[in-house]
Amino acid sequence: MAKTAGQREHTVADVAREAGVSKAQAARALGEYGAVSDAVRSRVVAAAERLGYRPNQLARSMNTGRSLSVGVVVGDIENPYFALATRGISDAVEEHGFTVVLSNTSERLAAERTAVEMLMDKRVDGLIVAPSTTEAGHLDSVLQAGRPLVLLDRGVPGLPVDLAGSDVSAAAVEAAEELIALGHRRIGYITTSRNDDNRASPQEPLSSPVASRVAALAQAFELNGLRWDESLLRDGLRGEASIASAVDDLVRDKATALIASDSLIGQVVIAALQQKGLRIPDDVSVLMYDDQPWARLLNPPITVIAQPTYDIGYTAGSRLAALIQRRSGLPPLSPFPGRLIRRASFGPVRSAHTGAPDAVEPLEPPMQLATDAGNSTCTRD
Amino acid sequence: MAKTAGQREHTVADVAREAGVSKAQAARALGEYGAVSDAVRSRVVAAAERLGYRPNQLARSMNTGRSLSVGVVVGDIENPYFALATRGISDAVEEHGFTVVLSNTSERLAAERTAVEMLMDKRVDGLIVAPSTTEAGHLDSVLQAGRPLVLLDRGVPGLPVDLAGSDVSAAAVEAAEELIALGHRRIGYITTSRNDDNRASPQEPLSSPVASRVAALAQAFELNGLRWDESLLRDGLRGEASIASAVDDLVRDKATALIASDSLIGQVVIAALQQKGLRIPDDVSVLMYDDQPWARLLNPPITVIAQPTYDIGYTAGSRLAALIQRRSGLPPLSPFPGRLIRRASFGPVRSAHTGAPDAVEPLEPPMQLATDAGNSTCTRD
DNA sequence: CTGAAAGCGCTAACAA
DNA sequence: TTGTTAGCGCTTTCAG
Repeated sequence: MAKTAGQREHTVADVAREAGVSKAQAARALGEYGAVSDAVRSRVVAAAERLGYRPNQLARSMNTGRSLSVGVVVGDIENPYFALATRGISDAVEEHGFTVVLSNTSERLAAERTAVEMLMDKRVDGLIVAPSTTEAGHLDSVLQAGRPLVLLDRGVPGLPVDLAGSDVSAAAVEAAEELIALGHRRIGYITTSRNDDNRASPQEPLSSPVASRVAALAQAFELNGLRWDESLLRDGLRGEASIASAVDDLVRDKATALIASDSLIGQVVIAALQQKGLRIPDDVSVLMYDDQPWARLLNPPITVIAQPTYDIGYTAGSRLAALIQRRSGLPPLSPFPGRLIRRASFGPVRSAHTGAPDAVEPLEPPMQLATDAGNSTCTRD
Repeated sequence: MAKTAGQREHTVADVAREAGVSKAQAARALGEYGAVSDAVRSRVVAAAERLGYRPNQLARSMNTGRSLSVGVVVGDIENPYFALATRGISDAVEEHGFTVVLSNTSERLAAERTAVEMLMDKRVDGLIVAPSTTEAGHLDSVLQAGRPLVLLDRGVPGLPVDLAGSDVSAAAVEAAEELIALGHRRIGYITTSRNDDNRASPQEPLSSPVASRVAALAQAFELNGLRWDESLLRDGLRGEASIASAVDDLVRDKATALIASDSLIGQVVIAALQQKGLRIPDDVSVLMYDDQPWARLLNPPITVIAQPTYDIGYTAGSRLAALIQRRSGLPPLSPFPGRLIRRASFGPVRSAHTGAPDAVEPLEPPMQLATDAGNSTCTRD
């Protein structure tokens, strides 16, 4: 009964023999290309069925030059942002018959380089990468090799490729202005990324999320005739301990509001605050990037800047598929606007009458079960 | 300056010519196999460098029969459990030089079958799958083909393969007994999976997580001379709406405690409870599987059964690598024990004097920043 | 140690 | 429509 495992796999040649046709005809029937008579096709298909034949994609890829797979290089699949984006990518590319080869870089450039190289060697048909820095050498050579590339979440100055991401600047300015109106003057920004704002020219849009978000923060201060204290930026943080101690530092340094650059950081920030017995928003106001479902479960629910993460991933995937299929005349990808979702983690600065809290826009309606899917309504004018 | 993109990639033949040696020697030097003199090796390496040569892994895989990639088939990479497990898998297999090809099934059997087939066709060297059902046909043929297979999270009755997962039964019984001691008699269990307990023989361990967890629940009742009302099981739930309405149902049906089978469900359950204005634990006690960092951020923090998810993934990856390398005499994988983390979402049943709440074990110590990494200390005896 | 030649399993020309 | 013959880029005999 138990078939001897590991028996040599059948090849087109076997099927051809079994069906009594030439290898080429069998291959054509199996691969669904070329011209094959119905009679032959059915004989071949039947023979293949009988033998349990399965085509060898490797061999197929070798002569077609198409591996039907795309590489996805992210900082960390464990990060909900990347997990969700990857799901979007996966759904999109699978619709076009591609599979996803995944690589984690832990946000390290060296790992990213290695990953890109491996994927290129594996001859993936295209690449989606969330660059961990603005270093572009390895990405440049992807382009040189003529392999389609789409950037995810973060752009790279001077690299002329599609970027699927969001533009949170309007929402960021909006949020910062509300904090300022509430009397906050010392706002801390906490992030894992390094702020390496080395765009080629000043005109070029800020591509690094850190840079653009920090810029938005600064801009909000300027709009109010104030100046943001850059010493309140904590970047390049790795590990919970360093994030927690950054929170400590900032609070000791009189920060009255904290901005977490993603939900992983947000978690730690909130935990650190709770641990220190500081209350949100009474003692410290909090803004978090990425709207994770749990943000509205907390007490108080956390005000966030949401990005349509799944859609961003899906867009990246679709665009990559289009590029691989050499479709031309594709319009540039426009960033999804980020959206400020007001909940209850903003409050006036204590013992500060710096400005009577203006009537801000109303909070998010009571509670919805559906996740805030899809189209953002950014209230920019 | 701008190199004409898309120029034909260099092959070993090119490198050989450039180095003035035979193709075979060049290949040996580049592929690091066979015997090559230092002189030749360095000439070849230099030539390769000069030409920017990159080996074609597809071609390499074709004749070695090893693709250096493993397939990972999960229900949904968006689920934090799978995201983290995948990270573990990825880290483990990369140490052995493998890359991960990822597939999402949305917990649908058809998608799972297709995914497994594609991966087999792509000649992955091994497979890790989190089976969405106990259907084993497609997995069986993986084995038949002699390709190593490791199961993740869920077992399949009658399929003799390694399973990397955890055994939560002790913790589950423990939790249920505490609920019972608090007076709870109607405990609802909410899950996405289907409860298809079709193990071959009664002796066989329960492999489906649903079945084993439900069994643990029932066992706890029996230990107390009671019987769990099976009508309080809500399985096969898809989508937030159906989960929320299951919560509605259960509460209306006098459930005083709710168990969420994973954190995705937990989120929705808690949101639904909040929406209905029901308080945890005053009105409803809550237990959640999987310890997500946010669980301890809530008010009250949620009592959970934690699994070392990363380790589970890492174990799966390591074992798969070992199997691919035909290492033998490997001990069977033992499940990681689940661990009950007491927080504050359990409370006595209101207006019920069914049993004076025993002195239960103390709550988790104040608050730790480090995630509960690694080794579980299950208090089973 | 080195080189020539023969494949891996399939697709792609080219005739017939 | 079919079959024959070459390859894809690499590894692997097998002589030398």
